[in-house]
Amino acid sequence: MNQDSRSEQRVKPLRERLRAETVRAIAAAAEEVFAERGLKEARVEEIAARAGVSVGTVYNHFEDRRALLAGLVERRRKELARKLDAALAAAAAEPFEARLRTFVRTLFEHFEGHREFLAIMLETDTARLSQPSEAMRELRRHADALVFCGVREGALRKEGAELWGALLLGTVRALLVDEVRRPGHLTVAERADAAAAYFLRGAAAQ
Amino acid sequence: MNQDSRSEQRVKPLRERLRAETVRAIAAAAEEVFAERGLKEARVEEIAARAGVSVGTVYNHFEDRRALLAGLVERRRKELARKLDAALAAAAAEPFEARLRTFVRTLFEHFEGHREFLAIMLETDTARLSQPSEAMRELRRHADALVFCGVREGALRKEGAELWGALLLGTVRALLVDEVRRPGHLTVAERADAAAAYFLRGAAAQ
Amino acid sequence: MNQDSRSEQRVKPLRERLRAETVRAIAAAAEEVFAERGLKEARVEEIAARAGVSVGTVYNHFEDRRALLAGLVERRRKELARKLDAALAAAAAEPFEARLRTFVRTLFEHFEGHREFLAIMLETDTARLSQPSEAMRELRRHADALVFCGVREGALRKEGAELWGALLLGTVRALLVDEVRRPGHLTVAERADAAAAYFLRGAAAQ
Amino acid sequence: MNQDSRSEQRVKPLRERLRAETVRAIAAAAEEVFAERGLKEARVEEIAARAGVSVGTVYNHFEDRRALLAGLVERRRKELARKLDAALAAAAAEPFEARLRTFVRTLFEHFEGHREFLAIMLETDTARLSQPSEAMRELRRHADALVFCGVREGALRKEGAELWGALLLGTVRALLVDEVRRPGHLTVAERADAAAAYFLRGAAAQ
DNA sequence: GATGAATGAGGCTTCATTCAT
DNA sequence: AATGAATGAAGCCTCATTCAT
Repeated sequence: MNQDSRSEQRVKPLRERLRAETVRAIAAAAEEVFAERGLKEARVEEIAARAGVSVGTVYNHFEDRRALLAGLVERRRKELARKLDAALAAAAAEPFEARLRTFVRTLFEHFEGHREFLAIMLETDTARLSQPSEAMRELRRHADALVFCGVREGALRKEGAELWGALLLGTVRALLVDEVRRPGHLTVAERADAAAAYFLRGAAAQ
Repeated sequence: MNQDSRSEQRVKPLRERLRAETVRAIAAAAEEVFAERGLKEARVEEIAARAGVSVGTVYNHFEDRRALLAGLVERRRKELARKLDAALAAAAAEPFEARLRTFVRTLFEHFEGHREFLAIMLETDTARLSQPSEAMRELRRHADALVFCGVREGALRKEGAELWGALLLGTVRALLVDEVRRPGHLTVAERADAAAAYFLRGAAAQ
Repeated sequence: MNQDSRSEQRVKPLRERLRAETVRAIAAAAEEVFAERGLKEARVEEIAARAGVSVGTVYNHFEDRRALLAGLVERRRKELARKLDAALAAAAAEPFEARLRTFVRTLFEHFEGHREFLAIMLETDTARLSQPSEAMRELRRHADALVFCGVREGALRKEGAELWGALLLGTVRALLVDEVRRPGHLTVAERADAAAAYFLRGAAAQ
Repeated sequence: MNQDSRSEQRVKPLRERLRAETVRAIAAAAEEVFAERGLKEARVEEIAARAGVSVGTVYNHFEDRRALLAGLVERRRKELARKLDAALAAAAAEPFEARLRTFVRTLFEHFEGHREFLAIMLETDTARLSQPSEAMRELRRHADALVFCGVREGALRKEGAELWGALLLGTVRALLVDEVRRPGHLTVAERADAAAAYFLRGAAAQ
C-alpha cells in the first residue's frame, strides 16, 4: 500500500504536469491569438494549432470559447490585482507621490510582461463604450482609492477630484498604447515615471 | 447638355433626393448599429431593418459591409477634420492656451453630437493595439502639430515633448469615455476645459 | 395607386407562394428524413438537400433543428386532433361501437396518409419510456374520453376500465406497425375494423 | 485440460472474477445510461464514469459503442428466450389458456426486473419503423408459435389469426408501458393477467 | 432601384475512439 | 489491464453576399 501510494505519487504528478502544460500552452496560445486577431476574429482552431494540439483538446480543458477568454483575463486580472495590492501595501507608509509612482510603475511593468493581456483588456473595455470591462473597473477602483488618499493628504486638488481616477488611468493608458505604437523611445520605467509626473502636475494641489 | 442639366434639375433632383435620403438612412442606421452592437456583432440585416430598407438595398448603395463602415467613418472623420481646421484657423492668432482649449472643445463638441462615431472610432482604434485607426492617426497629427507649436512658443516643456501628443489625446479620451460611463456630473464644456487645463498643467513649462 | 395595389396583389402573392412552397418542401423533406433516419440520425444537411435548398435556407425558415421537428409534429398533431374531433362529433349520436370504429378508422386513415408522422410520433413517444410524447398524450386523452363513454353506456366492462385507454391505443398501435412491417395482407379499413373488433371483444361487457 | 482448469481454478479465478466484475459493472452502467438517456444521447464517458472506470477500460472490454449496446441486448434477449422456453416447456402439457398466461407472466416478470432493457428494446425496435429489432423479432416468433397452437387447439379464432401475434405483443407492450408511465395501480401479476385475459377475449373462439 | 429569399463558406462544439504512460 | 488526455471527423448554425423578380 505504501508502494502503491508511492507509485501514485510518481505517476500522477507526471500526468498532471503534462496536463497542466497543455492547459498552459492553450492559454498562452489563446492569449496570443486573441490579442493578435482581436476578440472576434480569433478562431479556436488557430489557438489549438498554435498550442500544438487539436481542437478537441481545447474543449477538454475549457468549457467553450468564452470560458477560454474569460479564464485568461480572470487570471491576469487577479495577478495584476495581487501585484498592485502588494506594491501599495509595501508603500503604504510613504507619501502619496511615491505611492502614485509605485502604482503606475506596477501597471507598466505588468503590461510590459503581458502585452497580449493589455490588448485584450483594452479591446474588452472598448467593445461597449458604455460598459467598462471588469478588469478595467477593478483598475478604476484601485485608481479611485489612490487618488482619494491623494486628495485627503492634500497632494491633489479637491476641485476636479471626481475626474482624477479617470485621468490617472487615461494617462497611463495613453503612454502604454504609445509605447506599443511607437516603441523604443523610452524605457518602461521612464514612461511610467513620465505618466506619474504628468498626472501629478496636472492634478497637484497649488 | 443644357437641356440635360435642365431636365435633370427638374426630374432628377427628386430621385436624387430620394436616393440621398435612402443612403443617409442606411448610414445613420449603420452608425447606430455599429456603435450599439460593436463592430463585429453589427449585422447588415439589422442595419437594413433599422433603416427601413431591405438588405439588397444596402448593397445597392454600398459595396459591402466594410465599405459601409469605412464610408461612415470617413465622412465623420473629414467632418471633424474640417471643424478642427476651421476652428484652429480662426484661432490661429491666439496664444497656445486658447488654441489648445479650442482644439479640445471642438473634439468634445463633435463627439457630443456623434457619440456613435466616438464608439466606432475608439473600437476601430483599439481592435489592433499596434495599429491605430486612420481617424485616430489624423487626430494625432492634429494634436502633434498643436503641441509642437506649444513647445515652440514656450508654453509646453521641451523635455517629454515627444509624449505630449499621446498625452493630450489620452486625456481627452479619458474624459470623453468617462462622460459616457458616468454621465451628468459635468457639462461638455466643463469637461473640455477640465481636460485642457489638466493637460496644460501636466505639460506646461515651468 | 390602384395599379400599384393591383401589381402588389400580383407580385406579393407570387413571392409568398414561392416562399410557402419552400417552407413546404423543407417540412416535407424533414418529415421524410426524420422518419427514415430516425430523430437523432437525421441531418439538417440531408433535409436541405432533399428539399432542394441549401442549409441556410432551412435556417431562414426554421429557428433550428428542434423547431423544424417540433413544427412538423405540431402541424400533424393538430391535423389529427381536428380530424378526430370532427369525426367523433359527426358520430356523437351513434352507439359506442360505431364511435369506436370511427375513432380507430380515423387514426388508421390519418397514419395511412402520414406514415412518416407515424414513425416520428412513435419514436418521439418511445425515446423516453417514462415520458410519453405530447402527441401521444393527446391521443390518450381522446381514447380515455371515448372508453369512459363506453363504460358509462354499459358497452365496456367496469372492471379493468383504467386499462381500456392504454389497451385501445396499444391495439391500434400494434396493427399500425404490423401494417408497415408486413404490408399487403389486409386493407387499411380491414385492419382498422379488426383493431376495433379486437378491442371490443377484449373489453366488452358480458 | 484438467490441469489447466485446476490451475485456473486456483490462480486465474481471482483475476477473472475481477475482470468479470469490471465487465459486469460496465454492462450494468451501460444499461442504465442507454435506458435513461436514450440510445443516441448515451455517452460512453458517462457509462464509464457510472461504472467507476475510465473510458479506456470500456474499450478494453468492448469493441466499440455498438458492441457495448449489442452485447447488452444480446444477453438480456437470450436470458429472456431461455426463461420463455423453460416456462413454456414446463407448461407444455397445459391448455392454451394456461400457456398464454405463462408466456405473458414471464414477459412481465422479466421486464419488471429489467426495466432498462425494456426501454432499450422498445427504443431499438421503434428507431426504424419498418425494421423491428432482433429482440422483438424473437419475441414475435415466440408469440406466433404460441398463438399458432392456440388456433390449432381451437382456443383462438381462425379468422384474423395472422394478427394474433402482433396483437398479443401489442397488448403486452401497452400494459408494460402503462405500468411505467402510471405506476402503482396494479401489481405486475395483475397487469399480466389483465393482458392475457384481454387478449384471450379479443381473440378467443366463439 | 427595391426586395428578400437563397446561398454556402466558415466557425463552434461534441464525442467516439485511440494510445502513450 | 487501467488510465485519461488527445484526436479529428462530423454536425449545427450564422451571416455576408447574391440575384431573380
